[in-house]
Amino acid sequence: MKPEFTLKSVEVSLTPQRRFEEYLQSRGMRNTQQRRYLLDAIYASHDHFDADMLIDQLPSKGEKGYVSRPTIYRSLIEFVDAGLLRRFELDGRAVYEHDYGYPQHDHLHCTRCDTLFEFQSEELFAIRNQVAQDQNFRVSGHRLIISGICERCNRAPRRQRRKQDLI
Amino acid sequence: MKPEFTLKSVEVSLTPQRRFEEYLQSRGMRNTQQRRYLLDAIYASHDHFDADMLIDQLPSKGEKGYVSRPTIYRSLIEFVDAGLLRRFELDGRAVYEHDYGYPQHDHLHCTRCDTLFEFQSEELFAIRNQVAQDQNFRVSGHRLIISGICERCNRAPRRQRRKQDLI
DNA sequence: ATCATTGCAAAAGATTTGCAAGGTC
DNA sequence: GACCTTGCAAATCTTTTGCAATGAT
Repeated sequence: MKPEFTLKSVEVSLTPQRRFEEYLQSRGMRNTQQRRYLLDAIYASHDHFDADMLIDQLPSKGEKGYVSRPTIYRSLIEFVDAGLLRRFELDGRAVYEHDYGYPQHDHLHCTRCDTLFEFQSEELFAIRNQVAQDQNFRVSGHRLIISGICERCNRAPRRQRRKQDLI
Repeated sequence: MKPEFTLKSVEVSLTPQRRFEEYLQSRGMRNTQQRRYLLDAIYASHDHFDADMLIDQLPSKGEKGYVSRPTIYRSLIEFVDAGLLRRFELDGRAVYEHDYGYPQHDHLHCTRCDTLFEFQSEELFAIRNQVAQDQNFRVSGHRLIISGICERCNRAPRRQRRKQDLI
């Protein structure tokens, strides 16, 4: 799924899979089938997703490629730690998106169709840094979510959530 | 508890309690003891709080002023709906703050002592509105949280979380 | 062979709900 | 008295954990 509009790209030297292998090696962790299945599923598209969407995307119990729920939760934590995914909270659940090789950005959240739209703003970073400096605060990151109704839902007031989000 | 630094104030014509009474009347809802106990507790300070902090602040079961957990959760939803409280998510739990008579603002979150610091920025609103306009997005609100380490924790690297947040 | 990892089952934490009893208008 | 609310208990939902079996190095 393509992003909703163009973002500046970022230089990347390794594939996410390769980078994760290095992360594993550096920590004495193991490159298991489950971790590979999960990375493949995650990088099969560019959508935002939560644990349940990832589970639905994977084969069912008994089939090849199945990964149990606890392992999925454990792996998501590892992927975030490895810098492959960013995590944030939306309506009380954890949502993930690609991080490695993907630029920092913020979101517009349509509360009607539940779609997340991305945007980048230099000015936002400038404000963030200025505010932090004023309070002698050492910034590690930020999260901005603008809520409202997207253009599509504005045009079609009674439309259901978008097909792509029902996966 | 005073805010961490000065915010522009907002004109208010009614006390929160009065405003909530009007809200109740307009909906055929009832002004119960529990709702009054909760509002009194909430307006006894100006801190950010979650459901558990509110429960801890109230009398225990059997004592006068006790309110059960389900009622607290139900009431918090009503207070948000009535415009008395704003709600947001932090580390997976719901956090509330005063809304009525209190200006819109955003937060710096110290991940060491877990304190929330408030700030206001006109420029942030301008950016928000511009981004939304560019995407034909109808804004209903936004939430920005800047994460990092606050000045106090920076000066005292090993300090525990602030006393005021242990309540 | 060692020791990290998995899947299962169960636990945990936060929040929500059905419902009978009680309180407010 | 009508009917909104409450408190209890139990359910839900998401995520986490203990542990024995399995798998990677």
